[in-house]
Amino acid sequence: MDKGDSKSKLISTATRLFAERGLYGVSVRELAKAAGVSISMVSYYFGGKEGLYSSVLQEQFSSFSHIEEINRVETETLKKIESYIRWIIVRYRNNPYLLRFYTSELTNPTQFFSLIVQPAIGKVIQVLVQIIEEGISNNIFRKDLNPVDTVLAMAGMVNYYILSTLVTQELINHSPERDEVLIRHYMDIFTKGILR
Amino acid sequence: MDKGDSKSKLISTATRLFAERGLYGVSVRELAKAAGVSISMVSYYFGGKEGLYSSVLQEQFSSFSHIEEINRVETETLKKIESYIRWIIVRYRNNPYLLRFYTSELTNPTQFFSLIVQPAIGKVIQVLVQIIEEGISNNIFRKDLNPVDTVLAMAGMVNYYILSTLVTQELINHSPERDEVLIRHYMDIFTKGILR
DNA sequence: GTCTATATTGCGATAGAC
DNA sequence: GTCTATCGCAATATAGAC
Repeated sequence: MDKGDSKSKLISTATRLFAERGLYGVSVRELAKAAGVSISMVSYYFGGKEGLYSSVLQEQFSSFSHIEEINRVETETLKKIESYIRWIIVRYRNNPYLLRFYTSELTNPTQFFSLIVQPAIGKVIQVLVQIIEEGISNNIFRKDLNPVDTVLAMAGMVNYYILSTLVTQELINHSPERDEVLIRHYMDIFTKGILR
Repeated sequence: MDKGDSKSKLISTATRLFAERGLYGVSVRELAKAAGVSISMVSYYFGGKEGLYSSVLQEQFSSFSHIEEINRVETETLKKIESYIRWIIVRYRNNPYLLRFYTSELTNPTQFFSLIVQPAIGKVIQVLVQIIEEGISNNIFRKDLNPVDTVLAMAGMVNYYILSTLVTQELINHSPERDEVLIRHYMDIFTKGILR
């Protein structure tokens, strides 16, 4: 085995296991075994189980800074929103474990919440609020909108779609082929509402 | 201590602790100590830690059947939707632990998911889909709506509002006094969209 | 850098007294 | 119905060989 290979093998294995059963649901023994390395490597590289969890969390939430890229490259307000929705869906497609860390930290925060999770999510919300405010200023959106409520409504729609997967598998096609239809659909509901 | 008192004391203590740290994050020892009863009471009443967790879960999700009451007492489609939104918010206000079990089971299902959680949430979604379909039939809603997507958009808005509490505390007033404003706001966004 | 072996602590469950 | 005491096992962490 190459030098340092144990470290990355531990991170990728830990990502899956922590996502599936949480920080307390996995033992260091099981983790090391699943990664095919010695149990002592966890302390050696990460200082213990919590250090490994912290590294996993850091990696998971590093992708959140992409919201600034979206805000920069798109010029139209509605395009920014569409880009955001697409990004969230693609993000969860590329990383099936992220939502588990996301909800787990929001409802059962660990000691790493305020240092890693809160800033990452906070940044996304802050930029989205800015986008909505810009839309209101430019007379694209209604003047009576509360920007934060509006952002949470939008983020909620798309995050909950993924969250609900387990209970809606029989009702709806959750495959990526339907993603563009879904995005159009959500853009429609969010901008025009459901009334005839 | 009265007869049977240990049982209910264990349930209420376990609800808080399981919500805060999950099934694996709490030991039976700690649980019994926090409840002020003997450790052996857990096996005596619930057959073990998992049995206690199962009882807690059952109690948490029993409230979900209320959706049928809403569907029965309200006659107008839009009133049904407003009632649903109000119910969800009040439900989380009355029970701050529910959302933790909800998201935890949806992202890290335990063995009790399919027996307790899936049927409870599934029922709510099923009734909501029915309500949206009814609105489409009655020409209140647009014909091109996908009912399931629409339900998830609505449920997502309101569930995510609560989920986001920890990261939006500084941005928005999360107190119950604002609930009715929030409900009106969400009804507005959901029915009419955000466009001017 | 990686291993095995082990020290120490805490786990869930239960037997048996009251 | 509730308790204390204890069994057997698994947990994390680390010492020390290579």
